[in-house]
Amino acid sequence: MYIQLDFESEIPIYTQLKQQIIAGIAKEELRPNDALPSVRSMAKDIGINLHTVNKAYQQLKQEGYILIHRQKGVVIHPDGVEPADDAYRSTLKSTLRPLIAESICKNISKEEFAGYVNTLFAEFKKEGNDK
Amino acid sequence: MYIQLDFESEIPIYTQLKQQIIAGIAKEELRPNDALPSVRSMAKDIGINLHTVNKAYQQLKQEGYILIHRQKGVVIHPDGVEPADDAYRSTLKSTLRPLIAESICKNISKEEFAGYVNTLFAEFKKEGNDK
Amino acid sequence: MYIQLDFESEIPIYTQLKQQIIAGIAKEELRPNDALPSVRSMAKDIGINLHTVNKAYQQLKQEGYILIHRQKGVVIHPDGVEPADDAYRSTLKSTLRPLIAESICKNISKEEFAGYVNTLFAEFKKEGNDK
Amino acid sequence: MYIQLDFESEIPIYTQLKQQIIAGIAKEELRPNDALPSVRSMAKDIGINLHTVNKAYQQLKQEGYILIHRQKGVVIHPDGVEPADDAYRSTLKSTLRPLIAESICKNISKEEFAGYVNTLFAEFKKEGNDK
DNA sequence: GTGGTCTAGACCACA
DNA sequence: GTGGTCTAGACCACG
Repeated sequence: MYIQLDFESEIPIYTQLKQQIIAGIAKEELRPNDALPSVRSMAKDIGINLHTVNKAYQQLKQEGYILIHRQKGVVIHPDGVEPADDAYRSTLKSTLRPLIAESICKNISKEEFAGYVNTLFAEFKKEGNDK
Repeated sequence: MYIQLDFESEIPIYTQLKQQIIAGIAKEELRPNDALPSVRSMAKDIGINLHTVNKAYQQLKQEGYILIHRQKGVVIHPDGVEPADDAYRSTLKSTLRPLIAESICKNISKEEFAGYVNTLFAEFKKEGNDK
Repeated sequence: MYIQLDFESEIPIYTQLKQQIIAGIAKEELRPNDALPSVRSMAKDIGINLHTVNKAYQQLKQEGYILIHRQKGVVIHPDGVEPADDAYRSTLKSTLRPLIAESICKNISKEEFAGYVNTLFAEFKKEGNDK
Repeated sequence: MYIQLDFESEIPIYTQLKQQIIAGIAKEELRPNDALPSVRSMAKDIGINLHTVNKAYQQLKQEGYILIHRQKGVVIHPDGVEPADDAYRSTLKSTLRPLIAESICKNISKEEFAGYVNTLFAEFKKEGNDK
């Protein structure tokens, strides 16, 4: 699992880390019960503070992506992630709305936008059939 | 133009204000050359700090949504918004990517996701039935 | 609102702080929309680090006790706390179980135990009718 | 005596083990002079570290639940457990207090809470119908 | 070795 | 002024 961080980005590092791990799960590069590096080694690997890694891990745990196991350390949640509920769907739409408003203003058609969605879904799914 | 702010949201108020104005433009409730309230009156209307409105306006100006005239006040950009360039398309995809990764993990299908995109595009288009 | 911490206790400081605030809400000393001190001033008041206060506040926010408002600062959740769901009831029973097992071993009768529950409920309710 | 551990719990394993043994005593599944597996075999049986079992046993001994003989091995205390003293009653109330505060906030009535206490007492008593 | 807690000091974004 | 982020170093509980 390679982690790519952009330290110049306005997106907090711990959020970037979270997103990369979630992306890894979506791509099935990370599967249920797979181990994740300890906070210390992950922090050392990517050259950030251990508290920053810990914050990412805590949020992932809280959102049901990972489990912090007393013996096995940190692992991808064995039961998979909870399917989306209505609350999530509603926040998803709220997040999407301003993106779409902006796109409309900038003359991006519904078809073009849908194309990107397609491409991105494919990006996650294509790698998920081996390893 | 009604502005709806959520002061408990984690999204900064100036960003919410920006998004609402952009949404207004997308819906064509706000059309080229339409006047926007002055920084001062907008701040007073919605009960927020002057600086907050100013920050939103400055960014909208910078992104080509509005013009700020010393005399005529603030108006929606008469020439419309610049169409998206490659840089914008690329940041759009970068924004969409983690959203889609999360959705995949939470068992939201491409079709469901595309459905939301459709609905949201329709939401903006239905009220602006001509031009 | 007086905060009493025991720095010798094995219970983490941020947990003690959380419990005291929850107790304040239970006693209705703290009511919906009441303001809580900022992390900095609370930290200074009780002589602990601001990050420790922050951790308590974050958890209280996450559990729906408080709201972190962009303008008003930190306030008790205006809608009150979410009523218990099944998950909470089940963890409550799991917490109670070992307490009761221990009590049985130590010859504390059901009646005595129930007496303490009664006393404690009264302790919270008695102060809640004025102020 | 079956031991059920949750390695994903935030409750330390040695504490869980202690609680299960205490629960066994409360249910009278474990009676005075009953033998407990040695540290070594208990550790092997439930697949945990030797030190963890040892820590649980030491605390149980210290609290008067068991005796550890060099030769006879580990047995449930022949004289039964010391009845609660004032110190214990006071810590019991301190433990109960935040639980009750939380319950009040979450709209759990005194009656409902007392119901759980009743149920749990019954849970322990029903299986130990004599002595 | 692990994660959890606490402290401390710094910078930044927000209002 | 506020809270949010990040870093750093320390100690402890756990297994």
